Amino acid sequence: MATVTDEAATVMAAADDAAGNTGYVLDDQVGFLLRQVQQRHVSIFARHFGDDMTPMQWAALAKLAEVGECSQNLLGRHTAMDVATIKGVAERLAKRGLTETRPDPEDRRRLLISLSAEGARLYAELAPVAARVSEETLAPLSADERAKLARLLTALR
Amino acid sequence: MATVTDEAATVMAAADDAAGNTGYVLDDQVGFLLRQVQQRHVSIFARHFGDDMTPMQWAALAKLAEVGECSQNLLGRHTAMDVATIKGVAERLAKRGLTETRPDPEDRRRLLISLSAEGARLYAELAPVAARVSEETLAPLSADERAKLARLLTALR
DNA sequence: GCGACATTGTTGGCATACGAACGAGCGGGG
DNA sequence: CCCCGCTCGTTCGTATGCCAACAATGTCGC
Repeated sequence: MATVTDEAATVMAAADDAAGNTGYVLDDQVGFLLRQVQQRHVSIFARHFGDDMTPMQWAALAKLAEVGECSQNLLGRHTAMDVATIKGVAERLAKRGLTETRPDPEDRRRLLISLSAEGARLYAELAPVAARVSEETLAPLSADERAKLARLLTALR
Repeated sequence: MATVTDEAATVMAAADDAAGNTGYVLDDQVGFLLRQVQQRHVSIFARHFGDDMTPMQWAALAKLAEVGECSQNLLGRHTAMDVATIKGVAERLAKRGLTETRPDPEDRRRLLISLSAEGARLYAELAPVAARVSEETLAPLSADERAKLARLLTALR
């Protein structure tokens, strides 16, 4: 006997056959949904932060505040950025005077990055704003649903 | 009396105070989680599709197969792409001979886009691959969890 | 202490992403 | 019929995002 899931799949396949399709509906794909949720989140972020701070720059700033001075490479891993991506982000933060860099005396390959006084000040000022961005992104969900979503996304990370 | 959620927040706040932080933990933010899940999904996509087909190009191709000929602007809205983004994607698909374009006789502002025979063939060939990409992305979740995730993401779209 | 291997940072290239500004075309109200 | 507002497509500029190749450095085994 077919399970409920199988039955649903069968009904869907029948509808697709009628339409001459392949059974693949873009709007139902997890990747397409993820991209749209991401878009909405980035848009909310931009509305609160303005053009001077991007999600990537904020991630690097927040992580630096969390872990303190660390190498560019490690900061990239902490923030899930490619080496080429963290390079550009670090560059733009340094140009704005939010971070300071120095060579690692222990390992001449490494570039140590840390928050400047201005970077630390800005982080403290913007952390509550970032919290509101997350809150607004999750606004359509109840507390239970938010916890569930966090659990599911963490499992797919 | 405090709820469980309140207690958890209190514990977290205490830990933050000890560390001199703001109570904002990057790794817990929905935007950061979303980006990482997206990264994993794109990586799975690239492994199955190779370098010749990107998620954006596939989205446009799949949507064209679904709705048939439509204007570039409408295709962009169907696939949640900015006008400047769909322009580049459409350009690369056309260059590879997967789509055909013609001016709209009804409205000389519009550029109508449709699948070429080769585009339709490629779509039929790759649709099962795309389904496997979604399947592999969701592999860590049970059927129940997948349905729950789809519902939550749709609510945040 | 030296040679194979790994790690770190840089660069170039390609493909998103999106805001803003622009020109051309459409449609409706006066 | 013509002006105004809107839509459609294009272009520019900036910021990701990632791969691949490269040079400099570190490390570990022998």
